[in-house]
Amino acid sequence: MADPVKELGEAVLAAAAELGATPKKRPTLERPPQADLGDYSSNAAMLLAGALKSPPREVAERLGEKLAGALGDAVERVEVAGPGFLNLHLSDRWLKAAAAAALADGDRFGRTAYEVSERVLVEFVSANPTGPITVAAARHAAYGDSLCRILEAAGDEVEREYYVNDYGGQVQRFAASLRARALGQEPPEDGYRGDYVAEVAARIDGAAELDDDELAKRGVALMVDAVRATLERFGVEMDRFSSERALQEGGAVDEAIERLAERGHVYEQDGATWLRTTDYGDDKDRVLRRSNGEKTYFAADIAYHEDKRERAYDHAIDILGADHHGYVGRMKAAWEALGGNPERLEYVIMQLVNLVEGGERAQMSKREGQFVTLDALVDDIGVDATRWFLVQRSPDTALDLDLDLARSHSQDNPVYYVQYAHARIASILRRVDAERVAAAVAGDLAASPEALHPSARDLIKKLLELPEEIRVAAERRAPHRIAADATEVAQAFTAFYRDCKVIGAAEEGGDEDLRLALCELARRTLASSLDLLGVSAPDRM
RNA sequence: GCCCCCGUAGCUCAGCUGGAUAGAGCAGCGGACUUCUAAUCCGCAGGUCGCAGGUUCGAAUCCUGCCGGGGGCGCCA
Repeated sequence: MADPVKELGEAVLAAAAELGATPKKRPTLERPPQADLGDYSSNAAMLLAGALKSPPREVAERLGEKLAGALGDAVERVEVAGPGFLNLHLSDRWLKAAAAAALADGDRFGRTAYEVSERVLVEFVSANPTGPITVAAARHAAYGDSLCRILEAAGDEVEREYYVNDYGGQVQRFAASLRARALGQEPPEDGYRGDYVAEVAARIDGAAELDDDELAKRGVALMVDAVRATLERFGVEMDRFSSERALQEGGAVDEAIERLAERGHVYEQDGATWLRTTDYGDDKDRVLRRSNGEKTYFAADIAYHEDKRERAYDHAIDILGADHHGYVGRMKAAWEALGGNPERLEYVIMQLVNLVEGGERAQMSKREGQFVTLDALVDDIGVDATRWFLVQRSPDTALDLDLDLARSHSQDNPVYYVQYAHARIASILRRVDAERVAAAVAGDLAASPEALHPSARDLIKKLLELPEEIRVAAERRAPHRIAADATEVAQAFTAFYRDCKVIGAAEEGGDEDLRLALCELARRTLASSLDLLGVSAPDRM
């Protein structure tokens, strides 16, 4: 896979090695803050200064000479600046060749650039099957699915999983509410009051006569179907729905408790069975089996994670809401108590989503039936805007989703800016024959006589960042970086579009083939980034 | 009281595993439509990076303390 920037970075490392020192950490190779400082800059000399016992600027001078010699005509000149930065001014030829290399990767440019492949399980959403998917869970869906797409792009083998809490108290209350609706009554005080309850009840034949367990199973099955449909409409396809009930009734939970007991982490107190999670850093011990004999949700989740562990993933990532963050300590403790490697179980804690309407926060309660569903939100502003909006911010940041704004100013959403850039490129490319574009893309770009306009140089450099952006987004579990990067790509293309005529480039001394090829590379990059976010890349708007 | 997240432009937020003069979108002001798509572009204005110390060649970024906001601390899930 092409990654010209990475190759350049390796050239810097090689030059450093020639000076007889290896930097303590990998030197940076990044775009300097100002264009006139060069195309790329590296802090390598500053990292080497200590080992070489020379001033950073002096090291930079020597490093620059080595590098210039190694890169030949790829480099125009090398300069030392500031505290010891090495600034590279590259030739047009290098940039054109780099673009050609990226184009040779087809639609896969930027993907699997770093071939460390791991098997990763991502568990997300996992909302209780007692009601529709709400906006809070929608953020999990948008984030989790984008993360999976990005991990896949970075070379990992990913499975998406939804844990269904189809057992226990809230499911019994759900069944009781279904029965009440089936009988034309109001749900019990502690039941579920949303309108959907009556609709679900109406779809279960003889609901009023079924026993509690059967009614719960049927109701949950219908809710899971609804959840699946909502997620699919949202572009999220789970590989597996895991059932808590199956674990409870299949004996897996008892087995897990037994295994913990064998390892000596369990004790009885006050009639309940406890796990000594404090041995693994939790702040208090936790109950596995209540004094009434019922096993806790925690006990079931231990069995579920034991199942995950046996499936031998390199990483199991759980995405939880901030309101569950207190759960992390005990789960990690249980994982370790059963011999799990703590580095393989990873938690992402998503901060909450607040809906704002009429300038006020809308309170959400599934129990009371007061909530905005994901379906309703998608009806309002569409899948693309919804996904973009929910994923464009760091999971660490609480999100205020202003419904009035989302409705009335949906045109201001940056997703349209990025999509528009894609549509605009598609429009340009439509004006010439497909064969012509294909030939331009496959052509020898490095041989193009065109002197690159600064906007074209900037565009190429921005496009070449994609492999690194994907790698970092994957590594830091940060899909929002892809959204930010896509916006920057769209901006870079728009500047190029403004300054460089593509069709009829010859009129201003340009090379139409080269510019068509750059358009295609920009289009692929935008389409790729949008795909990583689950957002469509339209050809027309 | 303890734990987690946040505090950066008027607003919403990037940047946070240390690098050069801290960025984007929106809002505001002033311009550009005989267009390869104006869902766009150009310019202007806008900052004690919550506060105070510390670490070092260098701190928005790392450490400590404090202040403010959100979330959590159950034999609920």
